[in-house]
Amino acid sequence: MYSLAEENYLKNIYHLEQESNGGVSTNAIAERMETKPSSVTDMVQKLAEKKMLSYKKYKGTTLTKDGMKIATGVIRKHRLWEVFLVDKLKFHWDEVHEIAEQLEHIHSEELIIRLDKYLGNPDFDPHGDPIPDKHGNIKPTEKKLLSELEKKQRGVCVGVKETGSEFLQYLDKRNITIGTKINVLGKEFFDGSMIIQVGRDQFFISKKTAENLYIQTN
Amino acid sequence: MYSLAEENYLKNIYHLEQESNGGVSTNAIAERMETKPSSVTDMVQKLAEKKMLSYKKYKGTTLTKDGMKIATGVIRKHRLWEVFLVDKLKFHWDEVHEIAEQLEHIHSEELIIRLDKYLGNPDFDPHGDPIPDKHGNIKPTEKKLLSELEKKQRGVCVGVKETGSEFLQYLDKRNITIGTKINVLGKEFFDGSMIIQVGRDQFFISKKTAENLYIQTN
DNA sequence: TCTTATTTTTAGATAAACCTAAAAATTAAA
DNA sequence: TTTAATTTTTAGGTTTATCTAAAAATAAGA
Repeated sequence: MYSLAEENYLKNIYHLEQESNGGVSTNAIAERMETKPSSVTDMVQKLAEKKMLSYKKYKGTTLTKDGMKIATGVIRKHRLWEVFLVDKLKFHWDEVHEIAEQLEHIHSEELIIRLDKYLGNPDFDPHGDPIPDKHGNIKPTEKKLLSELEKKQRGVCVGVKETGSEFLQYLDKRNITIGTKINVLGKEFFDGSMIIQVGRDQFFISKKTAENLYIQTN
Repeated sequence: MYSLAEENYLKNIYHLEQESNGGVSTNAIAERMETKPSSVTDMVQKLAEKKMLSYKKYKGTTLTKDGMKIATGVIRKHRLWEVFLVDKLKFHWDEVHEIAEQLEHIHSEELIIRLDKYLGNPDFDPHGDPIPDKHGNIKPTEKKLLSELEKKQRGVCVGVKETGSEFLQYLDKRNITIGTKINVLGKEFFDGSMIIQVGRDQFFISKKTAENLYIQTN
């Protein structure tokens, strides 16, 4: 059984690893977790002894398979609880993070199995982030541009081509901004229009719109 | 905001106070919490400084109003979560205690308001224990122990005193649960054992069992 | 009452997770 | 390539919540 602090380190190192494909630096961890580099060194050395990550002094760290398992387990719990809070308790999707941050550390296999089932085995959380399965597997995604994406692909909005306020206001109305995760649910061959998922909403966008959104898939 | 350890002390001191109407001794707390008396002294002195309880060396402790508020708040959360686990996630009533023991420490006013509403503002948890309202008030119930009933008296099982899963499973085997009607057919003066009727079945129960079942007679 | 037993508290240690300040290693710049 | 800047680690300290062992207070028994 891992402590709250250990679980948080593993979770955050996992996220950093995903973002920066490669080893994670001590300072990066410290900054993300709002703690001091010296504290990070302590914990990282402890987790290395427990074989949760591999670590060479001054060289950064990478999670091991075991560390990955814990990290994705915590993320799975976090995202399932977020679905519960939004779908069942009717929280707004921007109110749930802090509560899920606590709930993700509840220890009980059976609880998560039942919660998952109760929620209808959801694949995404209310922010559109994928929920890892019980083995820690997350559906892999690639790097492309929104208009270039096909049905069932997903990515993060990293910029816009057209910067006119009309277009930006249009995006705002649909809650699309930098960092927004977008899921392509359907794509029309005829005119290139799409049905996309943003958070928990689904709607239609034209080819023109899709051609003006830069998307990063990872 | 109170720490997990502080909340657990307040909760357990509250329960001990209810059971033994009066001040609670250091040893009693230590035994209930499976810790050492010296640890209890430390914590009790700390909580006394925070005005959560009143304490005189060698004289035991009593919760203050503030301490009571925290304690009943934790108990409220514990019992609401138990209702969630049984009613929504279909856990069996003997499996929920440990998980609720963790969930009771999640900090969020709004979460509990919504959870309470979602569950239909229940008054009792799956073991028949009353759920304190948001102000910490508990509806007084006129329940007695089955062992207090005499021959030919009858009533409805409204709760259990002992909540260990062994006891709950024993009750299950005999189809006794919250709401079950029980008829006392006979009572032995010698050892306090009883012959009771449950549905169409009649069987023998020991004094110990009878002392752990709450009955409402009307 | 006086001695013994029990309960409770104090004193001093430990482990986890953090901190500050200083030293060491690495990277960047002149 | 040598110096300067940055990053990372070490050393030593703090807080929370525990513990053991010993001392002090209270309760019980002769």
